[in-house]
Amino acid sequence: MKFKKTHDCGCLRISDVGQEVVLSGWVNVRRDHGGLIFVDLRDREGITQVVFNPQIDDAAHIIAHQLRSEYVIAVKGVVQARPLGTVNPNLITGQIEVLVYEVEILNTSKTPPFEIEDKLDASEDLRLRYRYLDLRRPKIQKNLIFRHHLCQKIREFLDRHRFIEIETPFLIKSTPEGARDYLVPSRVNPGRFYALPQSPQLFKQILMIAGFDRYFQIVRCFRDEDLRADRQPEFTQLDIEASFIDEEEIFELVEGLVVYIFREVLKREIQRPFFRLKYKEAMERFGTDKPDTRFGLEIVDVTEIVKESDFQVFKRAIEKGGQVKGIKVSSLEDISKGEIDYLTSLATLYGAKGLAYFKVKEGRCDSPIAKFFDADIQRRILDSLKAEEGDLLLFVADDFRIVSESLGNLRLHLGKRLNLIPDGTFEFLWVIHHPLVEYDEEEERFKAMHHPFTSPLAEDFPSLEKNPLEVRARAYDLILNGVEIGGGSIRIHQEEIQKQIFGLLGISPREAEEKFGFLLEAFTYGAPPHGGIALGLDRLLRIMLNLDSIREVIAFPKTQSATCLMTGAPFEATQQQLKELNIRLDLPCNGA
RNA sequence: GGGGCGGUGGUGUAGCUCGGUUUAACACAUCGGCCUGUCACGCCGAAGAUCGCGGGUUCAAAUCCCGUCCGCCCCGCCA
Repeated sequence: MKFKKTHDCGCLRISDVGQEVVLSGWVNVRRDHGGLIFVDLRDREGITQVVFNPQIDDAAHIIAHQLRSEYVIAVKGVVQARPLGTVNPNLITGQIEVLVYEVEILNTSKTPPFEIEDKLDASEDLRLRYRYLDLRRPKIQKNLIFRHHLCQKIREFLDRHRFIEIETPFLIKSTPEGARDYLVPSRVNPGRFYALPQSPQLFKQILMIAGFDRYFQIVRCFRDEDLRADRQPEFTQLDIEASFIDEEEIFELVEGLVVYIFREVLKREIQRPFFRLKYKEAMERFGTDKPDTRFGLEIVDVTEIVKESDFQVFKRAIEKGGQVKGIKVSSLEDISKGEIDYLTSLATLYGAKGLAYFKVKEGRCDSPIAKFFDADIQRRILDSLKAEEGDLLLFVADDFRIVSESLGNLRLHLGKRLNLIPDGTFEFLWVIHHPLVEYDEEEERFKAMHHPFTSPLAEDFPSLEKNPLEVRARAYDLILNGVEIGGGSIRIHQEEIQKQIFGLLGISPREAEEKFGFLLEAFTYGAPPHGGIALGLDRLLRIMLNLDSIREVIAFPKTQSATCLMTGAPFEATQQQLKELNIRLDLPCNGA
């Protein structure tokens, strides 16, 4: 390099006119006028127009002829105000330009497979294959820089609240329950494996026992499950745990953190305190444990009303212990048959056997099935849903889970379809008091809904033996705009209760000893009461930046089939590697 | 494991439903020429695609059928 850069490409202003500067960056675009040549020079801070004039320096002008997109260059020149009428209001540096008298080509570039600009014109697989080029796009750079600022502010806030960041190991012991683990073979211990952590759960509890009474970590977690737009096999959590703390203090802390980061990084004020909704109420009103409360369309129970109707579908569902619920959609009476069919297919996707509908016309229910409901029942249905002329009513009859899930998802679909969801708003919500356990039909046993270390609610403790499904947990999820961005609980810190829960979950004392013996033992050495929470950083960022996928806030994300298109991971291990690890492959082969 | 959408010059798309007037079209990018105030530069010209891959139907396949691979969205899964 003949000269060192003195400024970034986004910082020069009209007040810098007259200065000699050196800029380095990538050629965004070259505009050759035969005489004058303009180059938009780009670095991560912005774009500055540099001008080559043959009358100023012929040699530089000749070199400028060779410049192509994405060449890396350094230019030395003088900042000048742009001539009248040539100011570009679309650039922050648009009032000035750099008149170049010396240029050095630091590197050439092949023509990139797609243009480096914010307007997306490349498919996602191409972007991932050439991620280093994709990452040059200002929009993606902005996302990652935003992510950096967010982490800075999180650390600042938690440090100020006396939290200590401690790293926990990645090569750990597999724990039962939860997601599928990624395994790493141990070379020095033939036949044995490490698991990559799904979260630092056990270690952060151990740190509480160790006396680090306020811990946090911005940490990678790994889960070997199928991917979604908001699920990657490796993702980042803000993991927090504290001792001598209860739910109220966790809410206080996390709400304070959220208000702080939104104010500092996004310049947005978030209202406190956040709404709180009990799990049961969330399920009943919104059909989900992570309701989007930015719009209405709440679910209404009409079981008691319609059980007296002549509609066999409803009656049978109720007789089998199920229920009938509905939602009201305003002014949709002119909905097409095709769209009703689509809504029905959506409901069946979540297990519903069908979708009943009424259109409200002249104070009555208009529907192929209306004849099964006498005038009094129709009136009571309309009353309970507060239905008015022109409304569309949709009903599902089935067990609680199917009714909730299908109507909950129908509600979400209609909210989007009818533009009921306000843009650019952030609605936080605590969902609390989840059931401690749920019943797993397949395995014929209770499973922890959160994780096996979650404390039951003290007042529900007596039901633990007789009626475990009724026991609520001291758990809480943080929901933002209908997305679960965090969850946690107050933990069990007494060995006896922990053993009792393991018993409930069908984990034998022997198995518990084998899997979590170290934790149970640690509990016997003075474990303080403690609890915590983990926030999904990628999801939080995705929503803060109003993006469709967490892949846009992760520098090197994986595809849906968990591969990296840039590096080709995962790879086929060599025979040598497998031999060292004492691993022999037994792959299913096609027809051989 | 299952359902849906997509794959056509370097890139993004049209063509596919009804097989043949298609010599596969358009835009951007690329290359060459001209151009001293452009910034979506402009003008003139050029090059560039056996239509993801394999098989089948047919006189004839980008187009129809079967299989397969890749990407995306979803169900299951994700304490």
